Amino acid sequence: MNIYIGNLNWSTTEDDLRSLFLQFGEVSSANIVSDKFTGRSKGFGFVEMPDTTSGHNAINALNGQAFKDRNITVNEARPREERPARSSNGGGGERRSFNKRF
DNA sequence: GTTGAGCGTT
Repeated sequence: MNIYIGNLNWSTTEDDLRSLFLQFGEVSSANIVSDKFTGRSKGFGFVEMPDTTSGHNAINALNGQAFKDRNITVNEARPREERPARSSNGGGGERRSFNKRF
């Protein structure tokens, strides 16, 4: 299941989340979201757990708890499949050429 | 060495 972890400290890493959730069950993968443009971490991440029961258990246990001196928000992550994947429009891209003759 | 509402790419 997908779990959203917000209000994280900027020093928090994916390994920290994985270790934190490993205490409650198996962790398939952990990911920290950061700005692609600015490069600074947004301060929230996602954790994938194969077991939904352990996921809910971890959520109920870690939600609202203090992590790295910061209160974190743990909830089910929203489905990101609704968002269209950014496909490279390169190749055959319609290029609007400005008419040199005005 | 900066900052703080929220839901993410391969």
